[in-house]
Amino acid sequence: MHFVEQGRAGAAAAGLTERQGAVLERALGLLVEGGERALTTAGVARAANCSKESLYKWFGDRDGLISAMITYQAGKVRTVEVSAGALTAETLRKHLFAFACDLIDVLLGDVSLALNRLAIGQASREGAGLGRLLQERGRRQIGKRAAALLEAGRKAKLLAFDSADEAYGTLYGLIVSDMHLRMLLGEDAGALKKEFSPRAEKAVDAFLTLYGAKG
Amino acid sequence: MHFVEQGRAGAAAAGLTERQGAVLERALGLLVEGGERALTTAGVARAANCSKESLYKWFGDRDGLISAMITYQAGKVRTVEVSAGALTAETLRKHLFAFACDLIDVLLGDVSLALNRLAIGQASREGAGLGRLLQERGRRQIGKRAAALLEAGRKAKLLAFDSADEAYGTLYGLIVSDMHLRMLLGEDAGALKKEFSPRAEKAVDAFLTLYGAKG
DNA sequence: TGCGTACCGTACCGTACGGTTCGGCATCTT
DNA sequence: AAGATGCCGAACCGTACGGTACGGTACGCA
Repeated sequence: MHFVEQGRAGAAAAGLTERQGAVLERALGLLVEGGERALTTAGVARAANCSKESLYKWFGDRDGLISAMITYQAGKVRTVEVSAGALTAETLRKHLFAFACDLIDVLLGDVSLALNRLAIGQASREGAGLGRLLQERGRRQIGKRAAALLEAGRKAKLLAFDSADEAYGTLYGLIVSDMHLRMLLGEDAGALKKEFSPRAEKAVDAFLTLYGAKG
Repeated sequence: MHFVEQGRAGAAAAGLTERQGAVLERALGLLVEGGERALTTAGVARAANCSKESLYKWFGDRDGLISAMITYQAGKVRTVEVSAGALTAETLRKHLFAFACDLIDVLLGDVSLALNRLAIGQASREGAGLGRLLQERGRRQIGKRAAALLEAGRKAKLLAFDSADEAYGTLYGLIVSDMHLRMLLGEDAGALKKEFSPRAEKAVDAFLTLYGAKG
């Protein structure tokens, strides 16, 4: 597993009290459990044993609370550096496979799905504020890892591509296809996650067929 | 253009009055313009010059109205049969490219995005009812066209694959990547749609590299 | 002419939510 | 001891929404 949950580290990183982190944790739980409708200020206050007054003092308003939730959650996902050592065709394939599995784990996680649903629902009425925040915070980390991996592959003459972004887009599409959207629409996660391993292998194979350096 | 808008045909198909179709049209307009928040019963009634009483008589309740909107909108998208004539490598590529463009046109259309946002927002709190409906109605049509195209390609010995579903999943991922999600999150559609043509060509190239019959 | 039907516009009701205010309690500071 | 601070719990306010009820109107039909 290459993504590490760091407990309350997200709180400290964002300049939040331990208590505030705990409140955000409960709020995320509420959101996961009951969707946006369950994320009421009164509900969060009750679930976290704090007062609405404190919520408004700490986070400003409901949108501030949501933004804090996104930032807090994003702070919990960290990637480990890809070992910059010698990269063989075999280790590259392994790294790509691990990346695929971790990507799916993150995208299809309860909290990620709930936050994406929330941001998408908000996207229509109020600019792309939350959407951009989610995209930035969430994708930056994982995209950086992918970019590093691809770049390492190119340096080792195992991959050939002009644009790393384009290659990453292709890799992403091969791995995810429409799974993310289907999950967002409410499809049962269990079924798809179980049978994903072979799918991930096929995606990696396809990616290597497309971008593997001709030997 | 292979997807045809059929005006009010969707209404008749679903057993709806002309008037009811017009109401759904206004409701869709409201949804596109202002998101879920704008889709209030009073708002729809005002915009469509009808009474709330009629809305409830026709559609039961708000969810019924939304379901009717989805069904109505899905009824407007029709695919044309792929000409079953002789399929050459060149025409296959052309058909795939046209499919890619049409797929993007549909997925990134105003109404489609708005309905997907609505269904995703609803997905958390209330089963997957709307999500499944949207998936069934919207995807069935376009998936059927893709399946027919792929099958024709295999019959002409231009494509080689074991599972048509899997091949379609790959094609979908190559074409769409994460564009759909980014749009749902509120990214500006104009920019991505403009520069899509070369992307679509690359996706088709990649697909043919993966699934083109050897030789 | 009278009656039924379908519809509109508006008013209404209950509820729920975001946000504010206030009294009270515990802890800390001086 | 006395004030200040931070917080909780609850009450409160304005608003907005889903859903219902009612009066009024146009039209078809006997």
